[in-house]
Amino acid sequence: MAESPVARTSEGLGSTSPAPAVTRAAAVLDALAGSPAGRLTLSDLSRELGIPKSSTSNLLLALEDARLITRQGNEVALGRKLVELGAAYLSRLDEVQEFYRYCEQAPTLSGETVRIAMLDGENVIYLARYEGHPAVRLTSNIGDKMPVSLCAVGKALIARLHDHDVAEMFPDDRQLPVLTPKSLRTGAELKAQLVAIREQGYAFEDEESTTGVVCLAVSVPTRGAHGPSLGLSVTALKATYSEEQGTQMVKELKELARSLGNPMG
Amino acid sequence: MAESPVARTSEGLGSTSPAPAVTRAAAVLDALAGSPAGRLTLSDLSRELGIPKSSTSNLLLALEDARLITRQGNEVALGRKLVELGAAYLSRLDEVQEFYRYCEQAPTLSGETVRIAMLDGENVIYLARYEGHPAVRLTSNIGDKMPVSLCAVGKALIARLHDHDVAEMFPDDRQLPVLTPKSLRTGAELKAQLVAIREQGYAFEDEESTTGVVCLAVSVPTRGAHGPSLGLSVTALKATYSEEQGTQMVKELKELARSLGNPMG
DNA sequence: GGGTAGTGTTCAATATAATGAACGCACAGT
DNA sequence: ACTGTGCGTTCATTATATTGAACACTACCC
Repeated sequence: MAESPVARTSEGLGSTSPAPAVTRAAAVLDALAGSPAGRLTLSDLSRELGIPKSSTSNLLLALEDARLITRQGNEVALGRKLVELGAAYLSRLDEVQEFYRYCEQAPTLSGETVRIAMLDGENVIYLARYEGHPAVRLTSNIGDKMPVSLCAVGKALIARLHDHDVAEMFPDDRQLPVLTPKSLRTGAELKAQLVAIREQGYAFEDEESTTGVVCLAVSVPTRGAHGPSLGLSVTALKATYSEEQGTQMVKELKELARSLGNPMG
Repeated sequence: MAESPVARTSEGLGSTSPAPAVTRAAAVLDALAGSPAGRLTLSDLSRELGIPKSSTSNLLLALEDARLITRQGNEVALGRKLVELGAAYLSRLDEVQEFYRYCEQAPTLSGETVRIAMLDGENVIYLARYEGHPAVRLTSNIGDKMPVSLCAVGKALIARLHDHDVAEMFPDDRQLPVLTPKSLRTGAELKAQLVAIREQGYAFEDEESTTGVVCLAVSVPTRGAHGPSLGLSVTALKATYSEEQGTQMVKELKELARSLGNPMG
């Protein structure tokens, strides 16, 4: 993971950056976010990222000064400023506000657990959660990531991509992450579902990420030029889920998606 | 806010940074987070931060590459990576998980709107929100900031600081931000309340940030060595609020605070 | 104890990122 | 059409951040 043998595919910085210090600082943040414990030492970072210790030290000083990281003894951890910045990003997404407002007044959805998520590469990031149904409490939190193949929103979102791009991301024989016995196993299985999703206009997840739980999801037509791809999902217990309830929820999800897609609401 | 008249108090970089590019990149993110529209042009940033355009251009390229910002035409906005990083920070705070678990099973709190916040300089940042009471929906979101003088959690948190530090942050004649007629006006008024808060062990906010709304809050004894200062608050409508209900909520808040303070809780 | 392996820090030399003036472009005004 | 003002980009130069080897420190182990 640290040393690439011969080729320099992605050794350190792939090519030269216009501001290497910034690129490396970002790599430090990523490394911290990716590390299981969330805490690494200067030496750890220096080793993993292939940055000399002295340079790493400088980076950390600057990052600490900006409160993007904190240090507790030898350990480095993400800083609270990141919460602010993440929140600043979300607060600018009008869609989130609209999402809450709609859920509250929707006949069926208002009693359910609804989420809005965005596509980020091969993952989905949850942006906000509406909980009208105290019985079902999700363990996932805002900002959490989930592979697209494992959730209804993920499938709904990649169904919007061009076949070409999907094929590139998910070759037929690609092994997918597995969480339950019903999780999709290969790129081929995933792609097979997309046709139906496009036709029906919504995606269904049958205990593929959590046993006992089903999900319905739709994607939101991209508003504006370059906004993120957004999706909406409802989560329900398989035990209490009924076809006709599903039909109604999909109807409301689609309505919300339509209204989020039209800038003038 | 942009131009300092004569003195160079905080002009550009106060002193030299060990990695100026990083410090400036952080300044760019701050500027974007602080800007009302959330979007600025390269020239705007260059002007506001006093960074040459060519350097700014380099910074933006690196930041964009790290997906810490996005560009839509000429406009620069915060990037989605920040949501991930903010979430990564929060996911490492065990206190947040514990907070949810406790709220769900607490006799009184489980039906109320409860929040956990952290002290960040002169502000409080909301980390998580439990909504047991669908009637009261807060407009504030996770990650939002609020001046300490305007909310019960803020007051509870600074009551834990040494008098010396409080006096430095809030001189008697310091004007405080005002949101309602009942908002505290001066540093002196704020400090006067701290004595009672320390004695009682909780803070009360009587329509000081929102008319019609009251808040109760306690601070959490700092767990571990260098963790953030955490606080808990319950929000209620003044119309339906009763003394005895308040007493019970404070009791539960204190219990939660105690358990959050004990690592083995 | 004295050795070893691990921290993070220091400092002078050099490779390199920051700079600002000039450039190309797009747009609005007259 | 022609200017003026705004944008972001380019490029050679210089100031500067990065570097690695040596250092100081702690903790552990035999």
